[in-house]
Amino acid sequence: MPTDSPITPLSRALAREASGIAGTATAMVVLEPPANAEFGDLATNVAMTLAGAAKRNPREIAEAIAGSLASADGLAGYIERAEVAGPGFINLTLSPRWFAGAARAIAEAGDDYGRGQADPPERILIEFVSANPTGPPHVGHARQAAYGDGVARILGYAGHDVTREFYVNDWGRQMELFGASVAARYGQLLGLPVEVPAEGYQGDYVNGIAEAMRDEVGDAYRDRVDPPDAEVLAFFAARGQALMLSTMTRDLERFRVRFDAFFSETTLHEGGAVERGLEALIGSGDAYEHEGALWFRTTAYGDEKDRVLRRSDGSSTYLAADVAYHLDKAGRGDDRLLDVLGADHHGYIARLRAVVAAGGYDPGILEVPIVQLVSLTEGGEAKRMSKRAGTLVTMGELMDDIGVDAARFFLVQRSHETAFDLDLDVARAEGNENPVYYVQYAHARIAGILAQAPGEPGDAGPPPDLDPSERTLLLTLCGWPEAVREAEHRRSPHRVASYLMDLARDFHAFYHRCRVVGEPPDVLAFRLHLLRATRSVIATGLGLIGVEAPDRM
RNA sequence: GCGCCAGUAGCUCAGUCGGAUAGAGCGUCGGUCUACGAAACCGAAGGUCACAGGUUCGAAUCCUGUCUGGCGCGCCA
Repeated sequence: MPTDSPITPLSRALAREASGIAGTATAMVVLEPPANAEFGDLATNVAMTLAGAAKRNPREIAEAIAGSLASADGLAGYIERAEVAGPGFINLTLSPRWFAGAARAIAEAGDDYGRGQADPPERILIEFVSANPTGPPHVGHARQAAYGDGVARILGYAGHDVTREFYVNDWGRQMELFGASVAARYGQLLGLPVEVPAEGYQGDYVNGIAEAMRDEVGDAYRDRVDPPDAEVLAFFAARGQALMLSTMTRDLERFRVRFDAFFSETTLHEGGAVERGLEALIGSGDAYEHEGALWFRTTAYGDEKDRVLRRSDGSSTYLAADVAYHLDKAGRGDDRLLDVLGADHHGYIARLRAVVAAGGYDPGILEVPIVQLVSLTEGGEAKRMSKRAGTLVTMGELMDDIGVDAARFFLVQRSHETAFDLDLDVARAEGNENPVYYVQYAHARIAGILAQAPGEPGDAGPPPDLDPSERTLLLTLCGWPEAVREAEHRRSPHRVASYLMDLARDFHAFYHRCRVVGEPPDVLAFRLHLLRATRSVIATGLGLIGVEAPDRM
């Protein structure tokens, strides 16, 4: 099954031919559409890259190569014109015969076009979102979810074996505070004069949790929440976080994100893994006592300063659990560990690397993509978000507001390395100003045409000539495998979104210039293949970023 | 002060393993529906790619320095 770009065979043939002529081997040949379509369909800088080694004038080499291409092995019949331009570029115009074959190949490959390019395929564990189950996921989590899941889908499509994991921070002081907050709200529901602790969770959603718990246990704890004893706090914390976690997973599933595993921090503490991790660090000399505390010598692995693992009061830090967690993960045998973190955690990277290295694993297996912050604008003004003021926009509210398709597309449209403002007015619009619909509309339009077109393209020969918009559209389709490869290598789903915008634009332009139904058999056959190929790539691409590809809108 | 990310059109951002005249969406202005979906298309206006040096046939892209913004720098998580 041909899953690579139809340009690749041309590129190989060109490299062979050029190397022969220049008398020196070439490693890389760039063969791609030129910036200006007037130059032709494809352009190559091969003569310029060979000029140095061959010690010859680039233009002279280019002329020689250009002159031989029409009869070259693997190129004959495909090259209509080859011209030398500028400092030594060779501009190629391809024949309708090549275009017809390429369109057909892509259409027939369908969903497999661009798939399975991983080299080599790896077993990859990707951890993302990983929030405290003490509040509903917000817009920042949504961005991390859209990013992490997009990366996971792309890696899987490329041929990697991917596992999605969510680390649940269900242990420690914040859980105690959460339990106390829920207990207080529960007491209030029963009419008791209990106050939520000052440092506790004040958000309205805590009431929802408390109501659910009252429905479960009635007034059984009426006499024990003011003040609450340790057992009561533990109960409210445990039940509260379970309810909160189910809310999160429900939101995430609605967002089309499913995890293969949820890993509880508490199990690390209760199962002794945290203690064993610290012992291991002490044993290997990576941890030491100082001023009553236990320190991790992360500076030995490039960190700015050493970090505390166990406080002088005997309690362990968050890092201690993360040591255990990452030793666990590294020990599972994956080729690669991806930790997707928010920008406010980037200072953690060196520590995590230190854990992996101290555990005796190659620290290179750990990758930590950082997702920058997202803010919202509405009516031209920044929407101030604050947890305290309760103005924080939740993931659920975002989905209610702009829909899942728009949310996923917008949140993944920009590089994860860039902080950006999501304009709610644009994202909310159901009309032509919304980029999501721009791509989806192209898909629906094609579905509409194909529904009216004859079932099979038939076996007609290539069309006599091509419209510029047909050339552009097909050449853009040829770029899909490369777009996937870039997205995979750079862990950048936004490249898929950008590509789809380009493809949709080229399709819409084609649509306005070329008819399909009712054309002569050769033209009809080519255009049907072009439509099928375009629809397939759009559907596949949208799928990789978790957006639906509707046949009607 | 140190570290990470960024600075590209009025706004939000692509493009950054060096390539020809730097792009898209939104916004503005002007055109296009009696043939497959106008949620679309075509055209126009809009740029010292933060600044200054350097590397070379060629720099938004690579190097050095400066300025500006976000985030971080805890025996918090």
